[in-house]
Amino acid sequence: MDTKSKLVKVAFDEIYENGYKATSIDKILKKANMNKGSMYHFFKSKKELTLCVIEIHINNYIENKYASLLTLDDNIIDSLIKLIKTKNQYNYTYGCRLNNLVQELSSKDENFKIALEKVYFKFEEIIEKVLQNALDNNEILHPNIKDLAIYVVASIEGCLATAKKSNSSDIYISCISQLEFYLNSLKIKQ
Amino acid sequence: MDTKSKLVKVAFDEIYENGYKATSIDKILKKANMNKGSMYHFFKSKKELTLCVIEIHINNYIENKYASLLTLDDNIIDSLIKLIKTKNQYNYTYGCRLNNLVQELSSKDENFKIALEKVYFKFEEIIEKVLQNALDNNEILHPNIKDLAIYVVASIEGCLATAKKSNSSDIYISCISQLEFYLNSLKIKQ
DNA sequence: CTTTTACTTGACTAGTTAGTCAAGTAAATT
DNA sequence: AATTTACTTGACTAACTAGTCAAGTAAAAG
Repeated sequence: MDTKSKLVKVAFDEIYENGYKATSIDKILKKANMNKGSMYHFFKSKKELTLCVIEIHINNYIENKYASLLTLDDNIIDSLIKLIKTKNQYNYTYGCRLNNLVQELSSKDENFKIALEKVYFKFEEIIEKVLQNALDNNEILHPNIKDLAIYVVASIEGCLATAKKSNSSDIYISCISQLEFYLNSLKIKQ
Repeated sequence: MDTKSKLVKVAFDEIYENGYKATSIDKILKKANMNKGSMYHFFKSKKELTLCVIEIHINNYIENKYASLLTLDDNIIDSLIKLIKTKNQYNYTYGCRLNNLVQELSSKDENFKIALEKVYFKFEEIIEKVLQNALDNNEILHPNIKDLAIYVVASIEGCLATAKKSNSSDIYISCISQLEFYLNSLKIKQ
């Protein structure tokens, strides 16, 4: 991995674990075995570095994780459930990489807000398309797929937050199972 | 209000708005019109002050807000929905006072984790009792009231997070309306 | 071979941070 | 009246913070 990518990766790791404010540039540089000047050659500030972290390690992560659902043409709801119910796919100690930063930064800085909202919207958009495909495939019935998608994403975030408060994958699974129960109740009986 | 209570209130306001790490004692003291020594007379550290903030302005807040639902003996689900759907009851810029601190501190400090988990459990416990009352009153049908309660709380947290990312009360309302739609679907048709 | 470009080195600055401490005040207790 | 207790004052420290900068290196371009 080239120097810049390594810096961004280490920055992501530290920010994901500790939050933006609690992560110092000195700590990142020590862990990345790098000097101040190198970092300030690539990025003009901690904020610019973090915006790059959001683009590469949050935006791309969400896309890679959920976009696979868009290619399905059958058993779409079951596949969605299976994906979000997979145990140990997330770090239940550190929580959701997207929501962590939203909670810390959205209300404090407009550039962060815009960048994070973009990722969130992409997440919701993917889930909306998936649910629309499921509706078109006569798997489920629901009057407002867009709002349902927003709610599904909110539920996933809520389940992750609930798991993080207790540092427990079991709590995540039992909480997300209730979302599963709800989605199953939307299924058209055949 | 006495000096100590004022200090704790100002500390809550600042921490709720900015987070724990980003809130400096100097700022709190300036806003509270108080000196360092006074604060360190009442609290031995920033952490102890914050634990007191959690007890008084988060734990008591949740109790005061939701415990009223425990006295109802009819239309329980509708009352719950009405309570969580009330617009402008929350600050949608700053989000949930409980979840903000959970996300920032639970994984970083055991004492914070225990204190915040306690509040979360109380919240879930109240909602569980409310849902159990609704079940006993033949309002709804559900196989696992405890897990449903955990999920309802997670959904509320998720809806607040979703609203915070866009700083929008409208998004909160449309997101929480989906939880309403779900709870209504659990109702027994009469 | 020379120059330019891309990147690295690490000492430095100015500001902020939580926490300490010794001296003070003022009210309650003896 | 004397003493104790509860609280206040604010200067001080040591560690840490993001960011600057001038001097260096090394590879590519001319």
